[in-house]
Amino acid sequence: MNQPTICPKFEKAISLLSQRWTALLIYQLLSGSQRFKDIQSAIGISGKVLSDRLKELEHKDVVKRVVIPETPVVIEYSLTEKGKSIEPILRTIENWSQQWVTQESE
Amino acid sequence: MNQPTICPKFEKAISLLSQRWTALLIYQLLSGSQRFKDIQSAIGISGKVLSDRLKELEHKDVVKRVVIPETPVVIEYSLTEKGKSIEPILRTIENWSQQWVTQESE
DNA sequence: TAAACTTAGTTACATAAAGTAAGTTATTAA
DNA sequence: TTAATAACTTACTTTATGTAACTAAGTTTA
Repeated sequence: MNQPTICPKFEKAISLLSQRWTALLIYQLLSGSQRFKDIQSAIGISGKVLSDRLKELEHKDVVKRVVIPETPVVIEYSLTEKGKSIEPILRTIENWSQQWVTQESE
Repeated sequence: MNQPTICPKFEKAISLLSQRWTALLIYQLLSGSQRFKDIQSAIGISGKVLSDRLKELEHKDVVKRVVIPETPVVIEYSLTEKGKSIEPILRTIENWSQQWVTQESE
């Protein structure tokens, strides 16, 4: 009884970042704007789920979709300010992984 | 072509932390060792998935399970050193959530 | 000019993960 | 004796993800 309840903002952040592929996708976009196919082959996500995630993240103002009207049209995905603000989280995970993740650890 | 491949240690860390419930469960255990039912009611996870997660995290040396031979027997779950080392990641997420997560943002 | 290829997706179907609710075993309380 | 609690497990349903084929628009190749 009287468990201190988990902060709803924190829970939202966790539910965003712990959705499969989301963190890896944001990490991938840290290196600059990229096209659908490039993201797909870089992180090994299926087209279907990538399409879903990009829509969700666009909706949440983490990713922006830019249509470049060349012929043929090019679509570039990049991080918004909010998206870029996630970098420190991913760097902290990166550091942790170097210290604590071993090859054999499943 | 020639995409710099994502570091496998980082990918492992991400796949650990972005499994549903895992980050929240570790966060919950930051406040000290707790029993099955307490964790369950604190974070709202089903018994089935909590049971799975605890086993996985025990196997990965993130959580330890201690049987206290009182009558009735009490089982306490707590973080190992490796588990505790995840705290900075969760604090970074906590900070980020305070700055960037709004009520209306789905 | 037709056939094949590329990008940025979508659709239909299959499998895996998670949720729900009831059941289990052991113990203790009324 | 009946009921209750803790820590799970099992069976079943729903949701998420993966696979692979398909599409539309334009482009390169033969």
